[in-house]
Amino acid sequence: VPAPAPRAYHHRNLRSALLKAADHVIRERGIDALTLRGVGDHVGVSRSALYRHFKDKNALLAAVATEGFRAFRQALETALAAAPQDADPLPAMAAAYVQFALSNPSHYRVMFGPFDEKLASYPDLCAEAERAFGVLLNAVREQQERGVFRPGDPLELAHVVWSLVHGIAGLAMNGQLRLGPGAAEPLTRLAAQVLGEGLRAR
Amino acid sequence: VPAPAPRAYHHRNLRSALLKAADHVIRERGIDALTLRGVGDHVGVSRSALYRHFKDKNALLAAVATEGFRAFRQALETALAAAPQDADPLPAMAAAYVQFALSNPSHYRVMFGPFDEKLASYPDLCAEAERAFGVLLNAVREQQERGVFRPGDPLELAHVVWSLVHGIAGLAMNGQLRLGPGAAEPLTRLAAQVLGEGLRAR
DNA sequence: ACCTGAACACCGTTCAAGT
DNA sequence: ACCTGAACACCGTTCAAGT
Repeated sequence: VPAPAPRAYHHRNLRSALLKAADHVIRERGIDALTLRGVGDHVGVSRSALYRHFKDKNALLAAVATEGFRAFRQALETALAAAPQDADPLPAMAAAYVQFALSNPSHYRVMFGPFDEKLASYPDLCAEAERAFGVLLNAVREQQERGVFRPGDPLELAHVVWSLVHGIAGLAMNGQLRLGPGAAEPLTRLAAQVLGEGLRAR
Repeated sequence: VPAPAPRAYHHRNLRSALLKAADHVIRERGIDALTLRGVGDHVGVSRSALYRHFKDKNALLAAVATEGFRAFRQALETALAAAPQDADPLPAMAAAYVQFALSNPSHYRVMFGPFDEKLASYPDLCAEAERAFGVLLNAVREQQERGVFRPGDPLELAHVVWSLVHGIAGLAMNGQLRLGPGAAEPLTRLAAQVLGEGLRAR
């Protein structure tokens, strides 16, 4: 709760200022500390001003999650681009995936949190999540076309890959791995190696 | 919120009555609907009576999670026992794992929710979670001793297995798989098959 | 059109007081 | 020892009122 701010310097883009403030609070103090009052204070605006720009708190969270998926996709694309052209890019993407989750745990929770069926009511969020998953899906498809991965529905295989890294991220984030805090990286490496073997065409 | 109940029929075991009520509310109405007032009403007791038996709401949730891990372990043990002696038990255990999560989504969320480091402050919860994971760990170890799975640290391999099923459960629970609601079972089967290939000794 | 301020209906938690 | 009831400090959300 910082000082009240000069009041009324926000004219055109309160929405993006609120979104940015919410993003900051979530990153800095966690999802439980995200309060509409706090976000308002942070921008220097009343707590109910937010309702002019978002339907409710859930809509604000959905917007945060949408931005999260955008950054997430970029991280995956960067890892994919950095991998050698003729190598299996999955280990690098898996590492980037888990690293994103561990670097942005609160965002990751909002992105994959209990949005349940509500996800369908936020088309932007839905589309951005789909794009992020598409990076993984395309990588799997390409490895299939090269004859490296086994044939079969690429969507299903990509779901398997996704589940594995999502699971590692979840367990590591909650400290549920009975290993030191630095255990996620070698585990991710092993997991990618095991999965690569399992997916290999034979 | 049922009728106020006859009041004061609870003498010896208010703690277990509260726990049972919390379990019921979570299962029936979800984790967000779990309210200390609601639990108290359900048992016919004041909302602050709970503090005689639990330190706070988190302690109540920890107790629910502990019971959840007990049932979870039993489900895994049952699947293991039902599998043919000479076959890889992992597909059956994976199916049981995901099925438990999908049948008890709110419990699963409490069990693997954002307990973070707080998990360490609930030794019973910690121990029960360890026992559940132990079932998986033992199965992996046994497959290694039979020469079916590759050699290496069984703990690490078990973590890979756990991550995969945990990830499937998480994505399926949140409806994040772009497939119909019945997609979890075939996906789990495929995942177990792929993982079995990857873990096979060669 | 956009924001404020008070109000409402909820929370978890505490604590003096009862039995 | 165990529970109650009122109180406290928080929430998200609504809405008449201001500009």
